[in-house]
Amino acid sequence: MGSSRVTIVDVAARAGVAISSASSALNGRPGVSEATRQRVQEAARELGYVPSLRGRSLSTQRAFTIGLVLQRSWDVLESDPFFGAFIGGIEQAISHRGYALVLQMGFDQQDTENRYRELAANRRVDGVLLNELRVDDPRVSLVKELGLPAVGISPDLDSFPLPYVRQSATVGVTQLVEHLVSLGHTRIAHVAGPEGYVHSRERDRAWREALVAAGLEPGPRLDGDFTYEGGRSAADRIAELDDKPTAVVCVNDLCAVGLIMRAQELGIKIPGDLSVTGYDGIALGTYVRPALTSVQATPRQVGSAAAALLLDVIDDAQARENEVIQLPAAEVVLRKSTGPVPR
Amino acid sequence: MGSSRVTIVDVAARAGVAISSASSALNGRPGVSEATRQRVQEAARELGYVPSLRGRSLSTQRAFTIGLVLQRSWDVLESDPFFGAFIGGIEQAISHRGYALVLQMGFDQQDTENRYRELAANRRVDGVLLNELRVDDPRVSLVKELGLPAVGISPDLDSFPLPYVRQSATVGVTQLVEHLVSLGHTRIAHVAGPEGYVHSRERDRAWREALVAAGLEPGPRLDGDFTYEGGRSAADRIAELDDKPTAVVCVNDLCAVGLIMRAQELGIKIPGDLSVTGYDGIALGTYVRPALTSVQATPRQVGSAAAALLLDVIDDAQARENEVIQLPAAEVVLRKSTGPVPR
DNA sequence: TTGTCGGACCGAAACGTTTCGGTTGCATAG
DNA sequence: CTATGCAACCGAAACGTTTCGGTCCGACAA
Repeated sequence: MGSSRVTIVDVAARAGVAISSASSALNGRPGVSEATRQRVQEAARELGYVPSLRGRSLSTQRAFTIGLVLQRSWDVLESDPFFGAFIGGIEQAISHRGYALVLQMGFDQQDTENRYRELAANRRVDGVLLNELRVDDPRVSLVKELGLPAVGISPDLDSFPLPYVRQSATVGVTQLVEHLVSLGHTRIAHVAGPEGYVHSRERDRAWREALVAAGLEPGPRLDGDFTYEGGRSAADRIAELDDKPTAVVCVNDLCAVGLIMRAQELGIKIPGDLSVTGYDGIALGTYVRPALTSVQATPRQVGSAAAALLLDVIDDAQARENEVIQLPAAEVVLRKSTGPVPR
Repeated sequence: MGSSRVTIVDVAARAGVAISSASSALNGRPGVSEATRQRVQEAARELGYVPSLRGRSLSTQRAFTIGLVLQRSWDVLESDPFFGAFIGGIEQAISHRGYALVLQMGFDQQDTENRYRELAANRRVDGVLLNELRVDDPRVSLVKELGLPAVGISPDLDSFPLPYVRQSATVGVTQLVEHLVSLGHTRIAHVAGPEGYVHSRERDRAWREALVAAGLEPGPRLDGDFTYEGGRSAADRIAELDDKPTAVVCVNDLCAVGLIMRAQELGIKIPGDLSVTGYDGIALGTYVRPALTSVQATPRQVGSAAAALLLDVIDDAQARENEVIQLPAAEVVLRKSTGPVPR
């Protein structure tokens, strides 16, 4: 039946060579004449031979698999569009190299750690991706302790102790602020993300520094999160402010959309009374009215680059020890949720 | 170092028994005295022994892995909340049985088929889940041809030739229609999903039959899809209808939200002029105003049940050949987007 | 002619389990 | 006291690769 029980032994027999020669021939290794190489490959094709991952795995000490543990509750994953594209990018990078993705979900921090431990202990994966990094993320020392190859996704600048891929949010957020400043805004608020996350902090910092650079005082900074509901809540708090901002930079699109919706309910005109920006560039941002001015991140490219780097690290950890990939920064995409300062 | 090079040979040596005895002892098989079992387990614990998945895999002919290929473009996955919870459910069901999930994305139908073939050919997975089933889905005969254990997710009724898990949409959609009828609506439209999908068809059929059962003529049926944009487009088409419906049943929440947004832009009051319902019960439905009346599906439970069934099928394909798991039907959740028929 | 070199090829070990058949030794039945 | 049976235990094969060391043989140099 379609199911292939044919092994390299069969191929070798058919080609009339030793198993070792068949192996060399098929893997393009030297030590076989061109003639026999042809003959072996022919035999393999005729028999429909596909190398057994299990045999290779045991022999080469590789799982041909990389791991990704999502340390988020599944209901957060519901609303965050990052992952689909991110995973698609990973796939694209690894599948043609014979690798596959093992995806796990960590319920909480402890659970997540345990999953990394287990992945390492039974050697199910050859390496892991660390995304959604926290400040001083414990996973970093964990993978070091476990001797598990790993690459980080957009870590805190400079001193990150693992190879990593980075897409700057600073550039985009800075452009956003500059755009608002050029529209005459002087009081520009920020709805920030949860404290512990590296990407919350980067966006917060970029917002603050861009304002300082423009000679403006960083306007009110509101605690928030990455959710729609967080945006709604922020709108309520802004509405109660004495000295209201005329623009608000939200930590992500979902939050911005929530803020817009609630603001409109409160009778605040967007962008007439208040300009709003997001971050991520998710589809939803183009659906709402006014369409959301945002920063277009490219999670697909991030996933692809990170996975490719991880495979390189697995191949030669030493050589890639401090490798860093800087992706083109996410760029601003101007839409309709920002406008001139009201007067 | 944390990295365990310790094998069952070491454990056996330490316990002073043969490898085979150590294996039996650790796996709870008979043939070892209680005393030596203790001794072996003690030794294993002291050495921090973790069985090598690779060795087991080769020996038992199992990968300890199941596969899921998402046959959707990554941008669709962006907006559809089903997957996060679904995958979470799978994880929950398999991780404690020592299994892991291999996730792949199929770019198009052909690509998807190739991925199943490859998964089967190199035996990377022990079985696969078939979700997002199409009418006459080619994957069904494919897995049969490949001899790959598989279970279907909510297939077309009755005659599905593989074990499957099913959560009825019929009950929920019927309740939705009955609810609308009880509010006095007599002209109830449906924005349907893409033709080829089994779940589109089931919802369409349920809507139609519920109306017939209520003695009403099935109102206009509009082609649509599962997207926000599709909902907006449907709103435009409804607005142009001569004989406008007073209620519309959308194929899913995202579509319904799009419809509501666009309808409101057109000056149509929801639910004053038009009642709208969705399907899925995603978080977004509770964010919009009016909050969306919908049907609360439980993708997490679906994933969990399907994965558990697949593991059973892998263990004993014969015994489970025609096994079916019916989950409790998704139930209506009434919110604010439906109201009495306008008069 | 003989010795050396290197390319082509082969056999066997190694990876880490599980499993199967066989051996031991003790208890019990005859 | 011997035969039988059974529990406990062991050795070795098997899973399917890759890799390492070695053999063979022809070509070339001395």
